[in-house]
Amino acid sequence: MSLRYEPAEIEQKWRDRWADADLFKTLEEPGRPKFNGLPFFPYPSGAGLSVGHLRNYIPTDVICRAKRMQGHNVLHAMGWDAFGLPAEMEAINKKRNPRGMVKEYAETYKRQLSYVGVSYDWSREVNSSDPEFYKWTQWIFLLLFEKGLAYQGDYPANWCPKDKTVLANEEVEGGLCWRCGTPVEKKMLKQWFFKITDYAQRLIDDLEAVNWPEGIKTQQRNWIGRSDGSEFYWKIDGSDHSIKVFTTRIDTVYGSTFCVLSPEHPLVEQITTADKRAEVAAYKATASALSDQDRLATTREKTGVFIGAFAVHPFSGENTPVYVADYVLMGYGTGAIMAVPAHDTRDFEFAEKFGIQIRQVIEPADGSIEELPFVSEEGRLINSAEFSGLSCEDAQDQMTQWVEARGTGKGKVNYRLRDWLISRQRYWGAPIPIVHCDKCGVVPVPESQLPVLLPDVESYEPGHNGESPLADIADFVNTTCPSCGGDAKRETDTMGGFACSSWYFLRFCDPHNNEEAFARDKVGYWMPIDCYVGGAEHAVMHLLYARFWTKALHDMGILDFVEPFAVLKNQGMLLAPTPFRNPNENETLRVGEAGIMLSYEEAAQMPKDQVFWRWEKMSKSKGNVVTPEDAAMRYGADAIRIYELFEAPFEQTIQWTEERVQGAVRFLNRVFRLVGDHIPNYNADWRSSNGEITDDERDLRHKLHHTIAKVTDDIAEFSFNTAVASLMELTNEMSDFAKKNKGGSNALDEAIDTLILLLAPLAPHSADELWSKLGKAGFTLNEKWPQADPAMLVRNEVQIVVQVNGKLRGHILVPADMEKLELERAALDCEKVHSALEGKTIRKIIVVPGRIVNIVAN
RNA sequence: GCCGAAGUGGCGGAAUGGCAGACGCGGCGGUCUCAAAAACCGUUGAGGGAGACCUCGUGCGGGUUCGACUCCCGCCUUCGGCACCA
Repeated sequence: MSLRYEPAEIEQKWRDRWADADLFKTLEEPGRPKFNGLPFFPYPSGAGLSVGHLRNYIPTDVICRAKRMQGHNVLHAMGWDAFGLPAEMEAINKKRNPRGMVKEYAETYKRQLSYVGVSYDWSREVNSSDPEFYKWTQWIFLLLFEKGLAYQGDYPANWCPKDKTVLANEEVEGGLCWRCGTPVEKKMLKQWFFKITDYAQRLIDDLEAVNWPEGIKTQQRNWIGRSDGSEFYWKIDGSDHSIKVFTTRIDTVYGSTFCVLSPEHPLVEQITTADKRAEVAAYKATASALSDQDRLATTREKTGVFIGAFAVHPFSGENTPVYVADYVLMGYGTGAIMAVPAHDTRDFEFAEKFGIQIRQVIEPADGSIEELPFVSEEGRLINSAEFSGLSCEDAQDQMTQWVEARGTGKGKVNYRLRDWLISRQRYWGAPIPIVHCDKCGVVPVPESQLPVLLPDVESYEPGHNGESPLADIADFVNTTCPSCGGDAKRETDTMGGFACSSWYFLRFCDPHNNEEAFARDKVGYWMPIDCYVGGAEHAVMHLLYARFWTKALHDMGILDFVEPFAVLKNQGMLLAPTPFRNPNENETLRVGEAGIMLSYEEAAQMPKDQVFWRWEKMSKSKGNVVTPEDAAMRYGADAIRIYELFEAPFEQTIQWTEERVQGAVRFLNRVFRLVGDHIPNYNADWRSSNGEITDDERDLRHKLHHTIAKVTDDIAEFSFNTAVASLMELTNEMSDFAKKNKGGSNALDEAIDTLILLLAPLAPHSADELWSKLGKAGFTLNEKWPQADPAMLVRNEVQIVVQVNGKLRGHILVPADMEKLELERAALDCEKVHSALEGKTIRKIIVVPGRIVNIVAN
């Protein structure tokens, strides 16, 4: 029977059968280990999915399918990160209601995902904008509020004037709004925060316990930004005020020749001398007019003003001038620094410009004269009174003790992490469940009144003066105080989208619970997640927030674990060829742009030499998107799966190359042909063989069991490209065997069954089709995963490599258990070894049994 | 500047310190065909040789080792992230 891979005829058929059989329903059978595999839940955008997104969903599906066959209860669920700014902006642009829009987009995503046969248990689908879901987001908010982990405070918040909302620090990239790229302004606003800073140290420490890519861990550590240093006071000469400074380099204190206050520092007003007031006020005005983007530009020349005051050096007693300068930030440390121009680049630049003394107090260990500033901690102190001669490290300890003993300072750990700003002045989010009452103040909405429903409105565009559009809806705003029953007003800010994604993975464990957010035993069973898969762009935001919520819920006794994601994997991107042309003289390019993007149609019509191609991420705006349905139609779902798995290691960026997709089609065709051609000779009862086997059969079995072991390991380690490669090798070897051994063979029967099962997680439609062609009922997903037989892995004859002076000179085929001495003798018998040793004396022979003999001679 | 990842044929990539280039794409030659496509068979790192074979070869320079793509030291390049955080 001649078979071919005919995706159009088999794939939809099998997807229908899987659905009819409810095949992907989550099993919770006792006695089985559990496996919770989850891709980051997506925001369903109107652009739909591209084959690029599948680089996440296909591998997660492969591992979940394999675990299921390996006897696990598998949780593999999907839902929609539907709340948040992206959805709302899209709704505004399209003049649609976000509720209906998001529902429709989610349906599209679901359909697109189904085209590649992904095995989700859709009965667990969740949507974060559904009241059933956000009721519990609000419930968690209230828990955090009760524990003092959610609070309202005045803060110079990051304000995006285009999106008309505040942003969390994590959402500001280089002073620009992460969504629209508008420079962010500082605006004094009353905002809601989560006290993530309470967890800074634990968020660092617990990274040790998770299996995540090292780069992501480092990014989190850097974001939290622990620095160990000292905090101590400098008294203002002739005043009762003192400046508190933080430094990590107290060892350089004798080199401090001035102090700097941030323009926002409250002491500036109080200690500026009368003659300097006008100048300082002018400087402060200029500084506050700068956007963050400008202020943080490292290339900018240092600016600042002497404020007329002097601070007394706590060690030497000298008077040092105090400046105000915008390179010191109010938001970090104490907003004031001791400046050490000799050993800090920024202080050095400032001192050079303002003609301030530069005093070297650290000398490199080897005493060589370095150019200043010398910022390394590898050195010894000089010009530092009794501390001279100490290493930097020792000096840091002793000097900190020195200030501690005098009660003017202490050792101090600072973190760069700030509290997580959660309130948004936008419509499309979970309302913050708080009521403001003139009498009772800030009152939480009682759990019985949850959810605080987001009202359906005609107009939901952002309000004015930094207020949410909800503030205009009287019916929503006016309420009664849950505490005293009097008139009160609802909080009108909503929560940013990251609130939803900080706990949705818990809801998947118990998605339709009407009584509580989740049953403890269900979360206890399924969590933590055994494999969390998504893009590295969430390295900081989502992953940090979700870890924080998990720890907070743990501390409240609601969860039994402190880390939600035991294993994290980042998939590589998929790039598509994208046409550009060079601009004419009267067209300008944005920074970083190499040309003007073209559509494929435009590119086809232009002369070839005017078009150049670059690899770009697939996106609707670039017009280079290949959708899952297009690709599945043209090549087949299994071919797409095999292609994306095989093209490169999972975490690596790949380039969409259609010839190589064709390669995947060819591979599947070879498998179909192999199986089809064998059907007339196939014996399903191959296990009851009589035990007599030929050498060829022994070789085939060896290869087969070796492949079982390899594919099993590779899938577990996300090394899908080598898993596919070894299945290709096996297929090739089986084809050769079939050609040589016409007629039936138990070894080939066994190999055929096993090949199909090993292929099943990777190419499930094809596997089920072939399985049924062999006359078998049911689905491969319900079959047992093949086991490598250790007896089949050992060989009684092995090939040994023979080297002379490390160079390959020959091979010998010997019994696997041959002794070292015999191996040496066998190696020396090789003809090529003879000629290579001509005129040389043997000095040494290295024998690694089972591998190599290396003869050292000269 | 700091942190992270990575540099291997024409291309994507493979290799517990032990035969570099598995597997695939592309190329070349062939079979089939009126022809083409598809499929199949062979071949394909570079240089040399009629040939069996020989020499070189994993970004660069050193080192450790019987043996290095792999480990160590010093550079270079690319990509990703952070960046006036004291």
